[in-house]
Amino acid sequence: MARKRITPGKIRLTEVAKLAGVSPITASRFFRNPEALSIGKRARVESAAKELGYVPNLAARALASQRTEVIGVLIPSLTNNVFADVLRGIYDALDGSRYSIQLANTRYSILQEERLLRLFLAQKPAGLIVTGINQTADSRHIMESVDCPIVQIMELGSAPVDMMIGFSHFDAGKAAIAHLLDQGYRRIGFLGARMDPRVQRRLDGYRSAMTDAGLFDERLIVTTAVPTSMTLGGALFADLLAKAPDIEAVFCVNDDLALGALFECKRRHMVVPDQMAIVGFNDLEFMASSVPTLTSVRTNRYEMGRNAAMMVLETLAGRRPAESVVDLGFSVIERQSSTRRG
Amino acid sequence: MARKRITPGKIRLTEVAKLAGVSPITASRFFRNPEALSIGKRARVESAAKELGYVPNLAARALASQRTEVIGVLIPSLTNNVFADVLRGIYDALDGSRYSIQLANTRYSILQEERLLRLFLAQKPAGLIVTGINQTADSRHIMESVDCPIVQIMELGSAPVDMMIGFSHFDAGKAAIAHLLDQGYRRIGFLGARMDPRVQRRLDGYRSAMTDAGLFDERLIVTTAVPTSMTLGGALFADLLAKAPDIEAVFCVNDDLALGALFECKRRHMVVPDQMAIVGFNDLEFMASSVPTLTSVRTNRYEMGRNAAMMVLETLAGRRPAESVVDLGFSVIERQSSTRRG
DNA sequence: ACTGATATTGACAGCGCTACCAACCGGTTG
DNA sequence: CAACCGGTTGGTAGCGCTGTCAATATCAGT
Repeated sequence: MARKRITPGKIRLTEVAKLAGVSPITASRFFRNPEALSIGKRARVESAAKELGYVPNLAARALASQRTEVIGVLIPSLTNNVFADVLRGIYDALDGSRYSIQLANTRYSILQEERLLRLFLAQKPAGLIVTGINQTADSRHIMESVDCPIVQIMELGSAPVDMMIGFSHFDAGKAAIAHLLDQGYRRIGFLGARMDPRVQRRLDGYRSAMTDAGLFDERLIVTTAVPTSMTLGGALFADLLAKAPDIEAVFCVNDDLALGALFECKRRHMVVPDQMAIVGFNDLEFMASSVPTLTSVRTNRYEMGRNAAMMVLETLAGRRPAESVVDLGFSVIERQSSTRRG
Repeated sequence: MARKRITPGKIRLTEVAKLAGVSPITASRFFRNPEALSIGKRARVESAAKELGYVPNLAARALASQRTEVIGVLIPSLTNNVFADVLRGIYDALDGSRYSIQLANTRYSILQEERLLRLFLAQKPAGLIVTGINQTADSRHIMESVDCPIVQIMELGSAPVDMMIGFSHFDAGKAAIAHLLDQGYRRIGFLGARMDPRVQRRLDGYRSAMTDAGLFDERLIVTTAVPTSMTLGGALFADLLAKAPDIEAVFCVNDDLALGALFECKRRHMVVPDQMAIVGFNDLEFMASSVPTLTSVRTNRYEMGRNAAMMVLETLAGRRPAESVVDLGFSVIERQSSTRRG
């Protein structure tokens, strides 16, 4: 006959209950909902747990209760500073709560995203935070069928799976160009790398603003699927100058490209902003301390992560946020690199 | 009497086994060690699982087997590019394996680290990757008593808890100074931020090299506990100039500080390297594309993460790595910002 | 044919916790 | 005095899987 897999020294809930002189179920309740116990038992269980150094077994809890305290987070990149900030917000919001994070990297692939989504389901997550609004049809079905709060972050769209927090990349791109137009620049180039859906929408914003101003010219646009970097910013800027030597300004879809372009200007002894205006995107910390300082579109990445996590938390606590779609906006931070022409 | 918590439509291992015409335990084995089954049963279970869309319940598996397939990772910062690279290496190494990552942020606090370590234990992780060698005594006890592979990353020390991969920050700091001395610089300043144990050891390296050369001067050192940033680099550099106006070169403990110092030089119309040499640390991508390009100490962060994860994986597979302490080294990448004086 | 060794399969119980329901308690209420 | 109430506590079974061991099948060697 089968053996007893007895583990002699181990402290389980039963041991705590025994020491406290209550039933296991009462001890269990202490850890999940202390208010349900009378003051006396509460104290007894508490001290018993402390004395024994009890650590709850999460697997047993998950199995018995059919749910976990894990919030799945799907982001496209670990390298990108933008997501580092978002993540920091998420981690900060969850700090001290009983929820923990399961992070997965989609590498900008929606197929990979779908695969990871399925993987997450095996764990019955308490909540889900996913990046963007461009999921595969299957991913959408999966998310719609899962019974847990889901927040889509980074951008906005008309059909949230559940909740959503972000800003309009189209409007942000448009606003960057509006600023340059406002400063008197006319021949405004566009530099884009990686070209994920959000960058694409910034390009749409650029296109719209330039077309409205009657200034659109296909030759002003240089993009690549290659991941972004400062070095790439310099290279793309060089390409742009070759295609359109008469450009007066350049809008870069992120700050790395912008700083790369700035250095490329230096290399060519072009003075910024006199001979070339530069606008970046995200407003990373270094934009304020370069020489000259660089104009950028500030996005609220930390807040986005933080709020997304809080929305999940609130929903789990039964207090569903009033607004299921939150627009965090953006702002064009005007600096030396794009001051008025002439 | 108590109810049956029957879940009608759900597919469990039992359902798969039934459809495949085998016992549940055989089906179970298929998912853990397919080679143990005969070819015929293997195919039958496989198709049955696919047909039913079976997804294993990880909580049940963890409870029954008393272990999980989670590797805990403790890092001090989510913002720091250095750890983003390390993480990418870890995630890449684990990609495709059955292990997943549980990430936690110690925020450079060893007390927080200890707390998180205890938290991890509740999950019975399959492995652990922790940053650095400065843990609390309790943390060390905990790690020593846990029965799973542990890798300490980022630096080297004489008493690994289990395995270790990193490089000598002392030697790296010393090498950076040796390079500057070699180029003819004598009054070499030191800029440090955050001052975590690894940065401290780079400072020790600096101190040692300068003392050996008979050039040590306390006034050449400027440090702060504030987290690093480019803006801070400029500020610290300004402080250093105020304390020691005659400095010829500056060693920055990371690249952000170095770039900030470079911009501060620009602001003051000091020519780099003619009037001021700059050396950074980590060799982030942008160091090669700034103007002038910046000398830095290259560290193999991605490889560190990747190898650390692989060491855990190998140990779990029963193939313990021959070397339990791996020195990944570093190299001084000489660029324009520190070319020969005069 | 028999032995021993190896490969393959199955029975059973139990991992540690919680859902569900029942029971109990002192105090009201009709 | 029975019925009722909200607050608190406990009994029982079961969440879905795997460790352990036993049983059976297969095969080579003698």
